[in-house]
Amino acid sequence: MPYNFTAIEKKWQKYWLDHKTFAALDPAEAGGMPKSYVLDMFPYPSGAGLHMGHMENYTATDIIARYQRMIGMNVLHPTGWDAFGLPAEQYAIKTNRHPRELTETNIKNFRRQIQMAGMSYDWDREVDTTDPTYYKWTQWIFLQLFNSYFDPMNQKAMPIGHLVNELMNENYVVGPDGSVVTNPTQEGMEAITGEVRTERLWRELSPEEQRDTIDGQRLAYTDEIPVNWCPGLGTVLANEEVIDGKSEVGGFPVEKRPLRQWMLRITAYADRLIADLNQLQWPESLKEMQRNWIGRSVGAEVDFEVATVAATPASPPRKGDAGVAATEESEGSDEIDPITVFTTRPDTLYGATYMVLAPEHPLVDRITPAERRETIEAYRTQAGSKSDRDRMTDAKEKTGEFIGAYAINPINDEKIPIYIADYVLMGYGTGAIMAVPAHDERDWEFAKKFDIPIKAVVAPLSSTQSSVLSPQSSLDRPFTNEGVAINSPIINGMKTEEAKEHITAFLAADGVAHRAIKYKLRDWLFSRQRYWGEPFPIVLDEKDQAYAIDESELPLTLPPMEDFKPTGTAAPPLSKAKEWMKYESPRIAMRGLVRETNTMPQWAGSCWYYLRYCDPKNPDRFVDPEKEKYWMPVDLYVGGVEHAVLHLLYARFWHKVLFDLGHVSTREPFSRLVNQGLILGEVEYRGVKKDGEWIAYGEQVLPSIRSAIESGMLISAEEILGSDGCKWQVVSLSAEEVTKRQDGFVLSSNPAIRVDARSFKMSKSRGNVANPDEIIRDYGADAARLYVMYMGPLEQQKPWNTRDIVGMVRFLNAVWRNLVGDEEKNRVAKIKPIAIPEALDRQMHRTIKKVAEDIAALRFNTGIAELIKLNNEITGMEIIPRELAESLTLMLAPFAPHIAEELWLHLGHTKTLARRPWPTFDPAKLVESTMELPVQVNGKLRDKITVAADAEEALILEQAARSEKVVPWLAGKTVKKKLYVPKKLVNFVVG
RNA sequence: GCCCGCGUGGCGGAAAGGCAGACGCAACGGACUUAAAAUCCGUCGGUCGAAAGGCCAUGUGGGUUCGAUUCCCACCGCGGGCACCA
Repeated sequence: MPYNFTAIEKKWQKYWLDHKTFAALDPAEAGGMPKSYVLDMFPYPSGAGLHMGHMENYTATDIIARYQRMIGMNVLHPTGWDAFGLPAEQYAIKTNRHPRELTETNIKNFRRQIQMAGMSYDWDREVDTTDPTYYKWTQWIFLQLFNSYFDPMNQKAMPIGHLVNELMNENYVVGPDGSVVTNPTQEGMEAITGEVRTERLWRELSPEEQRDTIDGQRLAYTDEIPVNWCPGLGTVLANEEVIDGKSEVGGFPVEKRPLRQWMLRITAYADRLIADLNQLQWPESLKEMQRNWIGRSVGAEVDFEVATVAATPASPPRKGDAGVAATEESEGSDEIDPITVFTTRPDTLYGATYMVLAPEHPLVDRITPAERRETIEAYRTQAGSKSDRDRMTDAKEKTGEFIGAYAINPINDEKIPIYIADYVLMGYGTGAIMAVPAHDERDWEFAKKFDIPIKAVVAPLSSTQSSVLSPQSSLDRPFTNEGVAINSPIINGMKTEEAKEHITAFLAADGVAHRAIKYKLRDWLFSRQRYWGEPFPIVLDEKDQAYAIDESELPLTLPPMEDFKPTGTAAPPLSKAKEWMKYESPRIAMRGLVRETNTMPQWAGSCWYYLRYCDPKNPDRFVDPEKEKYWMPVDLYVGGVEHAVLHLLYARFWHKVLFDLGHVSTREPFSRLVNQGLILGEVEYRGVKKDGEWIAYGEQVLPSIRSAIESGMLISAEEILGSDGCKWQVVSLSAEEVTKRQDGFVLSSNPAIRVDARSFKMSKSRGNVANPDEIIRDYGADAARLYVMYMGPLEQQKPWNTRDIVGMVRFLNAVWRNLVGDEEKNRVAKIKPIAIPEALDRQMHRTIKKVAEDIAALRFNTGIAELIKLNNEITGMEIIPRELAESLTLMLAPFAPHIAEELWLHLGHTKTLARRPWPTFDPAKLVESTMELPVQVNGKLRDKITVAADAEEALILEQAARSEKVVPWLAGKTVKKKLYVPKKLVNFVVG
């Protein structure tokens, strides 16, 4: 009689909720208990409900949390809802419902599913990012960002007031581009003689300039820049949300469009975001993804003068094609600023044979001579109209145009032609490069196409002596590695590293170069033209100048709107809420102020939710400092790898700002992070039939059919008339069919016949989605939990297989039978306080040790295997020793909590086992008095011997050599070496 | 193209450089049953052999080692990330 999981699971779920069994203790109540903060990436409550990935994620952390409570730790294990965002809003529009209502429905469903799976969350700490009492503090943190700046001296965020003080005290001055730098002379800039002063003092600025300077330094600022505009979604998107030129949500095309948007100055933290990765226990691959995304490159900026000589050939120079028509340089040539390029290889400067500007580069207009204007304009228009996607697909073929002007290489005064080409991006570096075709793949391709000279200036290390390349020597491909400088007078013979430094220093002395660090990371585009997000706590004047509203005015709630649809233009839906937009406050003595109508992106709420869990109901602060200090950092954070450069980067950034401002106590939020592996759909099999007969899947199959199978395209049941006149058919098989046919024609192990077996990502369209609701209904939450953990290592990708769950069901039933007995039999009589037989006792202690180790190391699959083994051992025993029954029950509890609670009750306990001590093992009981040793001859196993655990080596070797099966292998041979690895094995090396 | 991870039975997967295949699924044989389900006992990488036992096996080929699934090199295949970032 199997146990009734439906009733038992429901009963304990109610018990846990009613008794608040998993409530985390606040620091004041915790006494000496060690704390542990175990966190999941909280779900986005989509309409589809919980999926298997959630189950895997939450079960893993749940096991840890339950285990840690059982060993006496104070565990914070919360959940909540990341409920703002595009998908709900899109769905709301489609189904003509309100996102608020839809979100509430979805949350209810998620909560039900999570509780049904027996997760041990502290439900008193549930948070919802769309709840005004929550997003009040999201807005508050935004104000912190708005009211602070990144201080160049202290390299950290500081209140904006500090900046104003430093400027007023003239410790800082304002650069020509509006940047703030330290005052080069404390005594006053008048002291610098003979220099043209470009920096200005605070008091020299007009009130407007003062204001612009301050606003330009804020960590949250507005800027009108080309942004990712997605017409399909009616909003702009962050770089991180655009994949291959399409929106991550919905897959709509994205185009560049200049718009005034809110930006967060994440780039200020680029260095710290990279450096602090080292202190984190995160998967190496994920750290690498963040490093690549931030993309730090060290190099130099070098200034190239634009050639101002009158005689300038207007046509592109070609090899062996001397300057043609000389024309006058266009107007204003004497005032053209030098063009600054960024390079990571300043050591190749002598090899620069041309220069390239991005099509959007502001200097293009100034330096293009009249007769080239038309051509250049045409190219710019064409390049500008290309979507990012086209630009990517076109990357193979280089395009560009000669501008008609030349630059002077500062190292050798050579005149090099200037091109524009779209392979140089305005958004990175300076938007201009020096092109060294001999040592860069892209420049090489371009130079080949436009027939530009290629000059080698770096030689491979090994070949320096033998073959010094001459400028004319033809390479057959670019040499992009480091090596030794050649054909470069001032650095010849130097290794790349040294050459870089030397040449940069040399040019720096003349003020034409300096060391520079560039990042791929851009500032975070933080506003969206959508309704379902946090409103900005900002008001604007008629010039779009932004003012923060006061903390006391928070939360600024979303107006309830009937029509929240995107406007189809850059005007956000909130711009239709005319009444809501009106703003008046005695604090700001201005009229005509209106509210900012953009909203924050989905990521805002998830940037700090882990802090709110520490103190979820606090009405006065986003988190109480004492509680924050107690719980932070998160000790274990588990979630999918898809957030590698989104949530995980954004949250680290916010956290660092809050740290700088003294609001949190740790530099990093998540000290240990684990990515659970994707759960794929069930394996699909495909075989091939020819004229209705199964045939070998291999060389005999039509190539078109074979490639369709191998690329995973489903063409099952589709008949194809082959060129050979035969009917070909690809047939999908279930696992059962494949198994059945093992003795028949389609046999997976038969090398002549291959049945293609693959698994794919779960998707509705493929129909391979396993639904947690159904699995729990059919097999129980305990069995479902066990199965998702037993499938394989947590971090590994693995295919779902419903068939296998029955193994876990049988295991639980067996435990039940062993400890409770069959219905008809006397139930309690099975358990008696008798001594455990020695061998079984030893196994029990080993299991206790192993299971604890496995849980701590997140090796749940092998931990469960140990429990199954122990249970198998007691299967069939008439009487079960009480101690063993209790140990097994307690060890089972983190994995299968419902049945464990019920068994615990059955064993005569009246209270939950949630905080009952975990069984301890006795090290003395782990050792055996005798041990079995494998005996090898030349590394091959030949026999096993049993010896006393403390036997001497000599005795063991002697016994091994005498063992029955080993003797023949040693007979007539010389034993060259006798090896004894203590407690491991014996190996004889014979000749 | 570059970077990272992974290749072990029919399947999911175990193995601090030391007995390859723990544990589960499937399959097969048996017990119980009128029967089925459930349960219990047993077999279960390939190959040769009646058996004892031998030989071959952790993607492929080399290397280090007394000994390699594990470490090193090269190649092949799969999965993921990045992709004109100068």
